[in-house]
Amino acid sequence: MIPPPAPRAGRAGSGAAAGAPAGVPPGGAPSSIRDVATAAGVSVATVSRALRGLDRVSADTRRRVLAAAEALDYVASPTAASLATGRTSVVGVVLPFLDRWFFSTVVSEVEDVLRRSGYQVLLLNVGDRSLERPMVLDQRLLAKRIDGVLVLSVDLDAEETGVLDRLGLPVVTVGSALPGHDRVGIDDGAAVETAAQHLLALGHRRIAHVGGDSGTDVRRATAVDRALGVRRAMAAADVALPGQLDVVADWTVTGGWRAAEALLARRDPPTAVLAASDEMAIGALCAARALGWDVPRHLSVVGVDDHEMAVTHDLTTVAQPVRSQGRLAAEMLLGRLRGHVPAGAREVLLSTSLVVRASTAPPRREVRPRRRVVLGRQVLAAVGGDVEHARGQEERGAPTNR
Amino acid sequence: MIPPPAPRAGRAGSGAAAGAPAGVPPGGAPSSIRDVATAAGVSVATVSRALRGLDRVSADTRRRVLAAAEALDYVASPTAASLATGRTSVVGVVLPFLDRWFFSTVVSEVEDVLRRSGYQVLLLNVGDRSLERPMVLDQRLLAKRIDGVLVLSVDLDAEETGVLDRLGLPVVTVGSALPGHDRVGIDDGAAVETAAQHLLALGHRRIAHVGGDSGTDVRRATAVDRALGVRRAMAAADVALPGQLDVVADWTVTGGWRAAEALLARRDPPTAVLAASDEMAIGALCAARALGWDVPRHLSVVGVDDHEMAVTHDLTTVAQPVRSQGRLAAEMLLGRLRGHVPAGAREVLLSTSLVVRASTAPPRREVRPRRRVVLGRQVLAAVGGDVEHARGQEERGAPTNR
DNA sequence: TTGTAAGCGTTATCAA
DNA sequence: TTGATAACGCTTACAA
Repeated sequence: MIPPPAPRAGRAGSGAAAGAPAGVPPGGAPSSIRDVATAAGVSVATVSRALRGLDRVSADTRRRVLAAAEALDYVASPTAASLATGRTSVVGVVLPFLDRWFFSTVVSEVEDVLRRSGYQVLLLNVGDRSLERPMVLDQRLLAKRIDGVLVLSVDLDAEETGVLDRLGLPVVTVGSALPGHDRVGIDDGAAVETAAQHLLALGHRRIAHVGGDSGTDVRRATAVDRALGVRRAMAAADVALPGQLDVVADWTVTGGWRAAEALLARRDPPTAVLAASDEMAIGALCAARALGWDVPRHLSVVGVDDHEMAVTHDLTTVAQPVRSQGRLAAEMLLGRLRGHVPAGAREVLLSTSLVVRASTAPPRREVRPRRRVVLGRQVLAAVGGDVEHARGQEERGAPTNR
Repeated sequence: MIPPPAPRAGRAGSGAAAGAPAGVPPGGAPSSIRDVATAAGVSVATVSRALRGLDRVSADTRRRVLAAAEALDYVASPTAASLATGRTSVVGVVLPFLDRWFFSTVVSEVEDVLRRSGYQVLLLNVGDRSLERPMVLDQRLLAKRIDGVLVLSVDLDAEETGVLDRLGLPVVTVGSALPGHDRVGIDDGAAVETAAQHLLALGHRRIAHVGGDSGTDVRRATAVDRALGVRRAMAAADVALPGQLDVVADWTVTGGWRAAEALLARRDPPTAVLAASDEMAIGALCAARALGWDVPRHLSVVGVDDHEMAVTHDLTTVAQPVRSQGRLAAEMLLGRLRGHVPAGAREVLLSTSLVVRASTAPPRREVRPRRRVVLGRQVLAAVGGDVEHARGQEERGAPTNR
């Protein structure tokens, strides 16, 4: 025990912390709670209480402390506070991409809500599954570093879920469901069903489906749910969805573009394309245009999301409340962090709505040559040729009027 | 599995930290460096050294320590480490929006680079200046919390700059310049000049300019530089840029849309629109389409950025290397953080390049009725009517072949 | 090569 | 209402 020697003489001794902060105009060296205590003529404990607005501090003392803190330009070290309390005021946000509209929008909203409540956001980009998955959800990177977790639309594997559970922190998900944790999302199946019903109502019977990849992608649940929705709607309408028209892409514009390219190049192309996301739908739109097809004259296209760029393509889509989901998820997490929440995982599904723009219209021709009414006549080839012809004709200009 | 009873018996004393981590399947209670030391039969100092790969540790000892740590599922508390070292392994990223393509893309890249080097990203969304600016750059929120700062395209005011300087941390900016700090960006003026020259080379003489708002927006410098670039190019070509054709929008699709709407509604509309960003250019494209104008037949549109959606609109633009800027900025910051950097602020300007797509073409008609060669004939009205007519005609179908 | 112990800056317990 | 003081968990001189 050698406490008495020097009050706090040689401070620069230990940590590299005491380097020599270059620009420190007003204050000088970053002052600690001790300096404030000395200046105010009280103990550090009192300073701590006064500064945090706890009671058991006389009005006069508090005033003095505040003045001293102000004068010294004192700011408490969040690190030290964290070490002492175990709380960090930081929320980790787990997501697969940051540069995709949905995610950046949700995070933007989340950040806003959390910031207003004094929390900061730590990005935990786990990337796409198709790539080597960096171990972002590593115990050692998160333990003691965050107070809560927000999982955005990423399906975690057993290992990652384990890490999360082991952390023992409140978790709220957006999109993907995580057993035992709060969740906010939309009914993906219903959303896509709406889109399909729209096409069916317009009279389309030869509909192609560009689903989201559920294999390597992180958004497996979303992909699966949306695919199921399409099948459900088609089945309900008693319209077949032939395997050749039921393809999968990687959720991107390029992916949708390529998928549609293949679809439209068929001898028996669809009259409509239902994409599981607007980005893919926009890709399909581009593919059609590149091939000289007019949308919606030759092809109807519908997507899901109401991406901010959907309107620029006059894309008909099923809108989901993106910002609201982020906001709600953040608020639910805040509730957990503050402790005043019922207990028991809650799930909130926000509703979606069809936004009809100009990318959909009734099918132009009776393009249901051999499907369904397959009563003996095997005219596949002939019809295929016919379609090709018609398209070629229109492609090179002079489309019929009206 | 309930490992060894409780090597950490009466520790739960102080902080609220020791709540009672709900789900802790494998490890039990979070073990500390002490447990590892005990288990390995060495001192905590040795454990610290061994675990951090420092030398002065015998191979054998290191092995034992690693084994013990592994067995105990030990993970060092970053908080405690920060308190001791003064470093946090966290970088703050200051930005105005997170839900705009440029920013989310840059952040995505930044996060990737930093994560691979063991740094985490803390979002510091300062929002748009036009709104009440939250004090995100508050001393007390940042002090001791981050090791470095990345400022993305936001012009800070004196107060904010002060906070940053007072922090005494390495700072690197993307876009906006901050005196005394490293910077990576593009030559905004040159980029726009390229776009303008492209239009001029095509023969356009009546060019409208939709600049970015430099008033309330955070990206003032970018707005100003780009506007200057346009003026420079026009002046060099000795082509006038009448005030009525030189407008400003808020960088968004909607903003560009509205601006173009007004421009095209004029009796003497431009033959081309040069927007300071692709988002605004896309908006202009939409405005034209909504009015029944064909691009590039009736109007050429060029933007700047090469937004990911530019290709879906076949937009001619001047591409800037967005990801590279993020990557480079992050790397420069890492260099500073590691200390091995020359000293003295560095500036790196990446080059931009014209990407010609299908939104630009030579002006269709001699649309320079009264501008420049104003030799007596005041045919404004007539020409205006002519244009209206031609447009209306083409609008309703039957475009000429080829 | 390893151990001892003094910080790092707060918070929180327990007396006073 | 205050003040000592023991944690918090780790790093790092300095000794051994």
